[in-house]
Amino acid sequence: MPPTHAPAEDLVFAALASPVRREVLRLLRDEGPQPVQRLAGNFTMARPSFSEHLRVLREAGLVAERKVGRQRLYRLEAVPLNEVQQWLSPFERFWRERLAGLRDLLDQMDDER
Amino acid sequence: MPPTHAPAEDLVFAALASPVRREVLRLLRDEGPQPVQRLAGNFTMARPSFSEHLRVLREAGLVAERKVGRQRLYRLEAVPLNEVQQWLSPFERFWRERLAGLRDLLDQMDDER
DNA sequence: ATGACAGGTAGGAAATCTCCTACCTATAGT
DNA sequence: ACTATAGGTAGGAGATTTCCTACCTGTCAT
Repeated sequence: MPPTHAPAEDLVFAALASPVRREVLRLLRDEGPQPVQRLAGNFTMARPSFSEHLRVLREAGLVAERKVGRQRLYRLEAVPLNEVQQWLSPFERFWRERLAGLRDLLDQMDDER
Repeated sequence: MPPTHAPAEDLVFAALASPVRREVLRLLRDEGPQPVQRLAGNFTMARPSFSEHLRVLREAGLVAERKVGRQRLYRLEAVPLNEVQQWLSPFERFWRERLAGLRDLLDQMDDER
């Protein structure tokens, strides 16, 4: 492990490792801020289990909560996803080259048909 | 969980959850294909532990191996990272808005100084 | 005040992850 | 053939994750 250790980055990547948590982020993105109850309706697990997922997202800085009456409105905090993008971008040219190569190959097969 | 379940995506995100594995991908990107020994030199863990990380990366399709004599050359397979990018991109406008807002605020404070 | 509701924490079981040591297999060099 | 090297698998310990049930806290409605 190199000396440049980024704990915030670790938390974000770890949070994204769960399909449940990725889906929560998508829901908040597409449907806007919502109380826990409505979010949880999309999943079959027990409430405390879902609370745990929200805690992981909160600690990664990916969601924020606001108390409204007896509800808690969760909203997306997308800024930490910027770090993921930053990590990803130096790889981009590698997969583009590969996908371009694949496309060329398919075109070639097309020509030979 | 929605019916659209992507097991390949799960494997990729899970593989990226470890800082060790992210560093391996970076090394393969920056230094090109290398045998296990040279890769492992960057980490302090025992060899079998490192082999395990390579297995996770292989099963996610993020690296490929080629036998050369008694060595195994590992190389980056960046295409699955495209899926991560695809997942990420609908969030991009959200963090850009936030970062732009933050920048404006800082400019404003600058003006008032 | 009292009952109902939203959503959290506590504690624990089971599964998974991450690391280890010991050992196996395949190739290379003598 | 024999020894050394590269790198894997086997099996297991300990930590972490993910889920559960039971319970607590704060807010709203009557």
